[in-house]
Amino acid sequence: MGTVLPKMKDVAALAGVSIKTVSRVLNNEPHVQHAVRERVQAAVTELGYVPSKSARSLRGSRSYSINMMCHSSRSNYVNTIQFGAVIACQQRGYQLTISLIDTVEEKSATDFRDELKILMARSSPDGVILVAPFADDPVVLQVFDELAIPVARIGPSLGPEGRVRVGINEREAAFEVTTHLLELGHTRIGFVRGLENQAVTEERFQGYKAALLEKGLKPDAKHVRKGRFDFRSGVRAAEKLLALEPAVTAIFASNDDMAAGVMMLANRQGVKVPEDLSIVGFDDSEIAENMWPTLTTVRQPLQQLGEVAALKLIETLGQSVPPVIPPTILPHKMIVRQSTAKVRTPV
Amino acid sequence: MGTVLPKMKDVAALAGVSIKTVSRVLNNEPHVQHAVRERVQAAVTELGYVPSKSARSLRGSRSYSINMMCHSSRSNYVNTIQFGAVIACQQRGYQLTISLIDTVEEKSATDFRDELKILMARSSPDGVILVAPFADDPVVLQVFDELAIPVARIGPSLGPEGRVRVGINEREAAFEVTTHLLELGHTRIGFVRGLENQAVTEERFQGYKAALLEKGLKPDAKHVRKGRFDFRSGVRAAEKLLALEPAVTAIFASNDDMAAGVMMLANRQGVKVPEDLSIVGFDDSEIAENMWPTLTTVRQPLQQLGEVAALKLIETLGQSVPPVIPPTILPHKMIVRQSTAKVRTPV
DNA sequence: CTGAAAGCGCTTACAG
DNA sequence: CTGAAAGCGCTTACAG
Repeated sequence: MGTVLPKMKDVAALAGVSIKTVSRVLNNEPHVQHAVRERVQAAVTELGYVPSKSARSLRGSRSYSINMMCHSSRSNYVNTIQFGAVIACQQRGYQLTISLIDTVEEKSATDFRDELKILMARSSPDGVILVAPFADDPVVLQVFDELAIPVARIGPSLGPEGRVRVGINEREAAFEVTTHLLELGHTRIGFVRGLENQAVTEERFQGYKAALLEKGLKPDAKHVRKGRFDFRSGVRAAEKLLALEPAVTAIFASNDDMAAGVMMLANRQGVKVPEDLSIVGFDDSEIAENMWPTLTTVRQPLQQLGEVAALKLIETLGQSVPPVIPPTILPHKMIVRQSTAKVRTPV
Repeated sequence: MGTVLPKMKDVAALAGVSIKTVSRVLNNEPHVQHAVRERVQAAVTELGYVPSKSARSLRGSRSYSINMMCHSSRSNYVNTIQFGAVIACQQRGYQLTISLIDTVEEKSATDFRDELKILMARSSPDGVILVAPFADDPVVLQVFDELAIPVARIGPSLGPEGRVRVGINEREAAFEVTTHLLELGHTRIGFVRGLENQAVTEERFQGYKAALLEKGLKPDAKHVRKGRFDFRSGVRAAEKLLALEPAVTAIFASNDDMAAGVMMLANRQGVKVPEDLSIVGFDDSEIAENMWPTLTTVRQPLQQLGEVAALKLIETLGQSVPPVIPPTILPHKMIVRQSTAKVRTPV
């Protein structure tokens, strides 16, 4: 296996101390003379010593790895968060591992629990990052409680405290973007919901409703369609909303993928965007700029969400008693592009 | 930390054998009586025993983890391959870890080598999966040679043998899709190249050229534009190609993201697709169906590429002397959708 | 502030 | 075909 890697013993020999002292320096423990500490660090650098992960995790209790649970329906959303998580893990000397699992709904709850437990026993991560569709899942959360593995949840608006939680103010963001449409004179604003098992779906809807109500408009059930956060469901929702009499003049799709579907259908039916129809999305994923016209949307700091979740999670690992952590709310931002304009014929 | 996990000792006790025998059964080693083997397996199942990864990798030489090196410019291409790799790893009891690194070009070669080595020393994977832009990189390959870490390369058409290599026949695929355009009567076919540091860029171009030559057409340098495999460069290339006199009647963008850019520009300039302009892409990524009109393209079995790369890589790990492995060529498939049609005014 | 001993849970030689 | 002993490279108590 190439050259033999240096071990703690070698560092200790070079620095003229015991391996225990080397260990102390490496783990930033106190009770080491400043001069000794420096000598050890110099030896580490000189030898290019990197501690063995397996030895560390066998004897100690930590594995220095963070797992991110992913569902097979991968999206730009999850991938960007993962990207942020890798950055943070790498920076902190942790390793990000990926595991793949179906949702509870796709199999029996017992099978799901067993599968999840085996997966975690095998990888024994120090912590787990949970995103949709797992961040809200009570079965998932319960399993991690039983395994005593700390989790960081990204995005969910509901659920118990005492775990790391990172997200944006979904409701307010939806409120803002709806208000943007209202201020452009739109009154018949369609709304496309997301997956019903995710809390953000209701949160964003509440923001939409609140904005209408504040302007004295009554939310109309006909204007609200179900969706599944994917392109196709955006297309289908738009079909219905544009067929209404009178049709909507704006559509707020609760993510960008669905908004892209709405735009595609509008293009196909010859409905001009933004002249005849304004469209807004949510997430500011890559696709938002890669459609024509470009999409007005809400920027979620996805990469940062991943980073902060990983960092906060790693932070809590050191503490013996996990503190009750208030959720971290990161700033969102409305990005106005070409897909929204003043309503042509106010009613 | 919750309940105490069962150890090999416990399994041995329950099965009435020594731990060595349990180890033999777990590692599928020979020299165990059938009945004993079954007894051990039953005990494993009953206790829900999962071997400790850290103990295994400390004593043995394997870490049971595969690393996938990613660049910060993440794409659907890489994400889909990663998805396949996770599936295969999980199935084989391996763990997929992700690491993030810039390319050699973005820093000094020395820094790059050091960074890569530290990264690998920390995670000590049993093998590494390399995709663009690393699969072709000589510095990367050399580092892994020095570290004696086996690699599996996805996509590259060049480079030394003796490593796992998985891909499609890029040249032939490009040939087919160009021929499709030729058979529709197109003679002025634009081509958008990809990143110049990736071998596929030249491979696909060669396929394009060969198809033209076979029909007795001379490739025209004006019809070939540089690109960077992203949406924007597709837009820019299309601007040039459509401004030609006479303009091209078809454009072959060497991936789907660039084809999407081409289509966006055509839409914006009122150039009708496919009536006035046929467009083909490459990859059959998600976006190919999520544009309008839908995109004719070449399906790369991305998920399968990831799966096969991981499986082959894991396979070679058992062998003491890594055999010379012929590259695995997976079948591609041309997917004809709405973006291609007969040329309107043959010249 | 520093160190010698024990041991984490496995696998690797080595016996029988 | 099966097992008792040694040891992978660290960290955890425990001494001094």
